[in-house]
Amino acid sequence: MLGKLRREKIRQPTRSAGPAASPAGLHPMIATKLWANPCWLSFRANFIAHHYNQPLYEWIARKFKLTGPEHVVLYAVGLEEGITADDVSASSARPKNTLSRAVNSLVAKRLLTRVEDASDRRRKHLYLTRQGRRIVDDTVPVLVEHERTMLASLSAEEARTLQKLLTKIVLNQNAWPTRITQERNS
Amino acid sequence: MLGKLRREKIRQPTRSAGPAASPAGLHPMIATKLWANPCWLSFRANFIAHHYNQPLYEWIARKFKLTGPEHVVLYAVGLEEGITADDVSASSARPKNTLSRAVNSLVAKRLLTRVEDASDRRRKHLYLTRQGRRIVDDTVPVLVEHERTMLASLSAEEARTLQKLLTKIVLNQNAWPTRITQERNS
DNA sequence: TGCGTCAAGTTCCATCCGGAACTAAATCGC
DNA sequence: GCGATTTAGTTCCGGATGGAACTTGACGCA
Repeated sequence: MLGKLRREKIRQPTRSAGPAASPAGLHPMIATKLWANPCWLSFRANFIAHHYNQPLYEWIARKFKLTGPEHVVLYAVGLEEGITADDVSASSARPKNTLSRAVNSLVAKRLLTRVEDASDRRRKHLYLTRQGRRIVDDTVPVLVEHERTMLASLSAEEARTLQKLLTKIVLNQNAWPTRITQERNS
Repeated sequence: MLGKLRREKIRQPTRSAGPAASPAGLHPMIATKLWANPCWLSFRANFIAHHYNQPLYEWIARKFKLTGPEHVVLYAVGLEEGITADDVSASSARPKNTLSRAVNSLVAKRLLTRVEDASDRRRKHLYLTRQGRRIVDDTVPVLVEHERTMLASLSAEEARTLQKLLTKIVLNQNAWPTRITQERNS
């Protein structure tokens, strides 16, 4: 207990620019990253994304024996049949070799079929098999429910606002750098 | 070209619940994930987090020879000296063994020092060395600038609103499930 | 005081992951 | 039409990653 008390004492002075009082039960370091952190967006985005992904990927691995990238592909094809691996790559957080592996694995598991494009034989359109569709149908409600839980502290109005603002950010994507070039400046 | 035209034609009908017209140059699959996706939050959070992390981690690996977890630790200690590996773990997206490795590596590189807690000898407080501080000082402005770029499409007012809403979500953390238990229901 | 439980940090190991280089196919330029 | 360039997808490979089990130390309880 002494250790904890001591820690609180150490932490208290560094609080800054925060709310009147930080909520009880909040881990001090989370408070720091929320209110004494020059990168407020990246912390929040990463934190939320991680706490969304983590339980779901664990569950999907346990129940369906699918890896993260496999689920990413399955979900994307579930949203829109006939897309290609490249479409998944452009809209997701994985490099294309990882997705290629995932697609091959899903085809081997008979959850996906691959149809060569007639007019461009490099491209392969992806479609769910019946089993693939079943997994999508089984998982999506859980994903939605999980997301709903994470949004529970927001009103419907607030959620709409949030959605709109995040959309605005995403739509600006082509203004973002894909590579940072910074010569030594110190 | 034929292939692309054909693709557009296929895509068009699935657009739904979206804006009047989806912006030019927007990848169709991103449009789908934005506007025909039951998990609107998780897509946006993951997309933004990824496009924030990806260029920075590549840059940090290239320029400072640090892995992702190493930078996470360094950044956290930069925010608050004297924290422990557990504090980093609780506030970040990495499991504690990964962070343990990162801490050891940073100590070996003389970017961090580790001081055993007097009242609890399991805990080890982390402090930056001069070199560690220098890296933090070199990187933070770049991170901030990168974040600023990604937020460029929002007004100051909108950014404030976004920050407030995301904070509200994060503060609700202890209502989130850490594990999903779902018996087969189909 | 001594035992059972919990917590911080580490180690082990199989696996996954992603950068780089490659192949095959389409497209561009002339 | 024919070589140079770009693009979809794959392969290779080393190294990072994270779950599970372990060690050590603190704490609860009788």
